[in-house]
Amino acid sequence: MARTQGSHSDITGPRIREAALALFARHGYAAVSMRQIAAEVGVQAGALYNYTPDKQSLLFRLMYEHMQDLIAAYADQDQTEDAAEALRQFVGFHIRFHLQRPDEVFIAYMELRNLSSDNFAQIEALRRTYENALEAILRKGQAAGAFDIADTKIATLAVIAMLNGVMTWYRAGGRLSLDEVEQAYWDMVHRSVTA
Amino acid sequence: MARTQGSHSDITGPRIREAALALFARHGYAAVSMRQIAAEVGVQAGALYNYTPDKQSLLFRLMYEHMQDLIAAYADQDQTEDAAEALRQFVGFHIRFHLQRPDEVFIAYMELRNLSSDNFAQIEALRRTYENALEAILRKGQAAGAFDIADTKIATLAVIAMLNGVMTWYRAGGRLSLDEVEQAYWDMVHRSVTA
DNA sequence: ACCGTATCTGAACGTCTGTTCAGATAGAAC
DNA sequence: GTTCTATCTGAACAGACGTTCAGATACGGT
Repeated sequence: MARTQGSHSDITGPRIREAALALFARHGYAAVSMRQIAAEVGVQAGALYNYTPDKQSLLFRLMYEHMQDLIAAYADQDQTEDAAEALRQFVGFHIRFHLQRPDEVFIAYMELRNLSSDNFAQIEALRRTYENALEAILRKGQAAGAFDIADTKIATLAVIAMLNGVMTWYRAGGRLSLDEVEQAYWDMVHRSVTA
Repeated sequence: MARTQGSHSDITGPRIREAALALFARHGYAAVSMRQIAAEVGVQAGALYNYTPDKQSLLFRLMYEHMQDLIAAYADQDQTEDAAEALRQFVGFHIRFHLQRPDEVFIAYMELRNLSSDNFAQIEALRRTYENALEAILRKGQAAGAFDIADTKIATLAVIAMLNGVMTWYRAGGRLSLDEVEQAYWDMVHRSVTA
């Protein structure tokens, strides 16, 4: 008989995380109940509270860890001096990183309004940190004469918005390979910031 | 004494629509209760059911009417033969139309997953209709040699994603005027599709 | 002045919500 | 083989949910 009680902390913890992630992404935070998450894990609802103080923290941790992973992964890359090359690297990194974590990405910007205001402020700060990395590239390229940008703040947001669009339609095994998609976006991004 | 019963159909109907729109946009469909909507209107929850068969229909009608308005408004414009000019017109139209209706726009793409599958299919069809208008412009310009686009399907989605980014940060009375924003986006969009 | 009807109230329905907790259980430690 | 403790169950909590409906009310038409 399968064990239903006893010591499972190292198994149940991650499974709760995964179940919450998948369910929040598919149905939205507000539409998912603690009992649904528990059922997905194969446990009663009360057991979840050994792993999270409440539902809100469950959401916050998913978003917080995602943003930290994103920033850490980007920082881990080799940094180039050449602005155009750095931009190309950013485009490739952004597309590949985000396509590997569709659920986290979806939650990280659909569920912002379900965060308490303290939690919201923390996530927003991390997002700005990441966006600043891109803006630094654009500014540097602009100063060096490699780019021709009217407003680096707008350009930053426009480029990120454009790249985020990939998530809404790209599916592995579709008409285009990841390399082709990356190349197409790089072309458009590069052109949009050069004269 | 204010009337609390009697004939108000022409007043209450629109007010329910407005209240639902504002609340869904701010807190999300699943997080808003019929009682909250009713309270905003100044009425009991049961009274809402004189105007909508259920909560789901309330959401669907908001989205459906928004998409129809969008398509009709775009069709109402003068159509140009010149592809570059048509693209410029599209960019300006898209930015201005969407910035005038932030709540509708927000709902129309945040709440897709809360639609029943029939309702979802209808909204998606309307969205594709609108996107096809842009793709037609890109294809025409590509054929005429005005544009240099690797994949018009990707370019369509990339341009719309970029433009939709405006909604997340633009606020009237901010650092930039609407004209400046429109100009900046037009520059970037135009460059991204020309060699 | 009265009636008919559109509109709204207020209560009720069954079900679901997040969260708590005493008690049961199974693996780890000795 | 016994004890200890981390983990889970199962029931309970007070309140909120979408929806229904009989009865009250006030306007429009006559």
